[in-house]
Amino acid sequence: MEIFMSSIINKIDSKGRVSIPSVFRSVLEYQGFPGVYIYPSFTSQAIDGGGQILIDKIAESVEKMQLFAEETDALTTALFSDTFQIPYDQDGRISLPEPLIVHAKLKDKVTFAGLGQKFQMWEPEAFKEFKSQARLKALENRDLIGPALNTDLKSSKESE
Amino acid sequence: MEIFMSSIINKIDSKGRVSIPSVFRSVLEYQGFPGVYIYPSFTSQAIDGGGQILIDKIAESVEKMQLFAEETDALTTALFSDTFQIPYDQDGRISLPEPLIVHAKLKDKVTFAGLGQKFQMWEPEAFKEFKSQARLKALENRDLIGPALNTDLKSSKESE
DNA sequence: TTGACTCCCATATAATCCCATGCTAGTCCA
DNA sequence: TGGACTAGCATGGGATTATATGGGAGTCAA
Repeated sequence: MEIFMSSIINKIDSKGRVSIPSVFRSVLEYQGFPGVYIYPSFTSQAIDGGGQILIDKIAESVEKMQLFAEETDALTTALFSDTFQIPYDQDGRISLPEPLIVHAKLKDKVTFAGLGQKFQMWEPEAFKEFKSQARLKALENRDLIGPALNTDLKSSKESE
Repeated sequence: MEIFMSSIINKIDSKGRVSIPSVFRSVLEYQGFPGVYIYPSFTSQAIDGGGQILIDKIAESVEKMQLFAEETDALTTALFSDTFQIPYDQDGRISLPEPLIVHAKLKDKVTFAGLGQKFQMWEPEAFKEFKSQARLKALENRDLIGPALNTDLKSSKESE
């Protein structure tokens, strides 16, 4: 598979390990690296994660900004200094870095939520809350989004 | 065939499996992936589904969004976190994820309803109710739909 | 030597494979 | 025209495999 989708709740065991969901692992391996890149979300109490493609895109978008050297350094430092590259073990598990656990207020369970090009890791209750807000926002903006939200008859006149 | 049409009622067996109707499978395979993408409908107590083309369209509409915008996270969460990619087995069956069963209030039967580029899965009684409403709406809006249908909507060869 | 991490193996549960059965619609032939 | 045969499809269920999780043992570095 090529993009991250669906959401799965997994357990953090007594050693601090957590399984990367199988469906996510297949995306990551498709991208070439059997592991994750994770960093604290800028806007939520969650952990952002992705594979090689996400990291490449971030680096690329920094380049496109055509900043002065020291600005680029500052930006990439901000982006990457909190980023961890973590290969998972043969059972598909990683152990989460302490700073990220703190940032996302994780206890003994994690929701892995697919967002397409990346995924997020949430404390499950916090994610439920965030998701219901997200669905409301999506409905308000349904015209911007495309085919997913248009369930009424009008959408059926599309041809192909 | 290229689009999803007609409606079929299939059974959910004791293991939670349900057959994707054969006519739908041929559409899905024509699109390149022998399985379905399904997610809770934003507007109905039903499951929305589609094939590779639908998900490509959604992914494409999202690709241009900004990488680090808060709104982007909300929208992609709404679109992807509840979406499941499920290949069907060699008998053409899938097992439905629990959250979707709950959302659509499914018991032991499902109505598959073709909507052109996508399809929906309904609890059969709820679908009958919905369809009679939809038919009324369609008659009111017949001018929007195009000259092809302006003879008589009822002439479409639906069965039940 | 201690603690953090990884490797390796065990297990329960869930998902999938594989084969058998029965229904339905269509076809062929007398 | 009607009856038997056939092919495709949905369904049932036992067998097998995959996945998440728990825990012991080994490895490495401070």
